[in-house]
Amino acid sequence: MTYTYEHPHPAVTVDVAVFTIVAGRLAVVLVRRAAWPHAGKWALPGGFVDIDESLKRAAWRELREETGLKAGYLEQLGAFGRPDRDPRERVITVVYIALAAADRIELRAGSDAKDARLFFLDELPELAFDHARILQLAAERLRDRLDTEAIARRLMPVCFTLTELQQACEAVAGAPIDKRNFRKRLDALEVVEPTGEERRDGPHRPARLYRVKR
Amino acid sequence: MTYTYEHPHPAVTVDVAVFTIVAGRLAVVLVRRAAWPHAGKWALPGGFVDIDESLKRAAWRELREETGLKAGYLEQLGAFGRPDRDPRERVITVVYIALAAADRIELRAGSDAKDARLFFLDELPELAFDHARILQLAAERLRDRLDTEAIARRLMPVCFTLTELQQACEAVAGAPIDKRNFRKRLDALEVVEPTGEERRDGPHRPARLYRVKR
DNA sequence: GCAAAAGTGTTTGAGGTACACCCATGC
DNA sequence: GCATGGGTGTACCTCAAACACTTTTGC
Repeated sequence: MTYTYEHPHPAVTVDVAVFTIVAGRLAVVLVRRAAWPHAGKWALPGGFVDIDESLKRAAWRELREETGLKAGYLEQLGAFGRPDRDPRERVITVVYIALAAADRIELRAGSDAKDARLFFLDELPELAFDHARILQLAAERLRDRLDTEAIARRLMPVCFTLTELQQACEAVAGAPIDKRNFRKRLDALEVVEPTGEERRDGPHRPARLYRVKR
Repeated sequence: MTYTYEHPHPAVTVDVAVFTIVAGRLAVVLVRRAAWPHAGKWALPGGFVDIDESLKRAAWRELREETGLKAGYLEQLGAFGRPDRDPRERVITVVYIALAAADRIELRAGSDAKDARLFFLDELPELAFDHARILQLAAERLRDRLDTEAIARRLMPVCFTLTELQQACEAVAGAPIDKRNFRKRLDALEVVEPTGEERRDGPHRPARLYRVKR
């Protein structure tokens, strides 16, 4: 089956940058490419948009296929379409940013047996296509737009300590935050509440566990 | 000449929302459609992306064709691609926002003799496709991102009064601003300077003219 | 007892907000 | 002289930033 047009048409893909927090650091899901071009390099999960499928729906499909996520936060970063970004044909990609708690991500090897894993954002491998540039812009977007509440709601697991939340905020902002100021502001925000539980994980005072308020 | 692919490909267009300030109000350039679909309705200027042309270059081309603008501010708003947004075929559009002083915009009738004119953003006519939704998102983007300096640099003519600049800021923000607070903040910003000239235009004290600092 | 992370308040400065009157002109 | 928009200063309040010590545990 072939499809014919009077004018040349580009191919359109969606790519998804799935961010999460691992060990207090920002991490992103990448898949290893098996085929040309850029075989062996790592890339954002993505694929072609079906002809009768919305862009967002295509992004959800890719997200689910690679990470098992069926709900959560997904927003468009933008369209990238330099004519030379893919040697096969003209490909315009629409990039989405997804946010999820690390414990909800179930990485799946794709149908073509490619690897999928999390990388720290500051320890990225060599990336295929223009994905390094795209991830740089995505990280800037997170820094500009994600506030403490969004981080607590979208990137943290159900239960977390205030230190973990602070580390997540520091990872997103890329700068250290004063502990007392952070907790004072968090208190005023009224977005988290203590669960009553504690976590003991070392030779020091146990940390109270918190959850996001409904 | 025809072009054939193994999988169906969508068409890709760029549309440009050109904003300016007219009489202290936000205005946008629209063109009247001559042909089906939505013949007679008004739409954002735009057109198909050439197969070897970047998205931004296509946006510049459309901008120049409709308004004569060759320089200025142009940023991507995002991609819009619901499958049913165009009845002809699957069309994904990448929308750009342009900002310009009203006195630099030279509206041109397109090659197919369509009308082009400025509309106040709060007095829009019926719009083609999903352009009403797109303009709503574009206006939100302006409200969120444009600060006083950006308005002075990108939307105002070379010479302007402080009242005109304040009206522009109020138009973008959609809310009234206190005159003394506005001028105090503007003074601290150090982005405008008096030209030394004045403008007399009515039965009242003349207004000092300002320009943006280099 | 000591190493390690958890938890806890006050002070200061900057910036934003509210608010009312005189000035220069055209008619 | 009066109607019209141009131009000016102060008081208050909120929020962000700087800053150090005590608490509780495991070993």
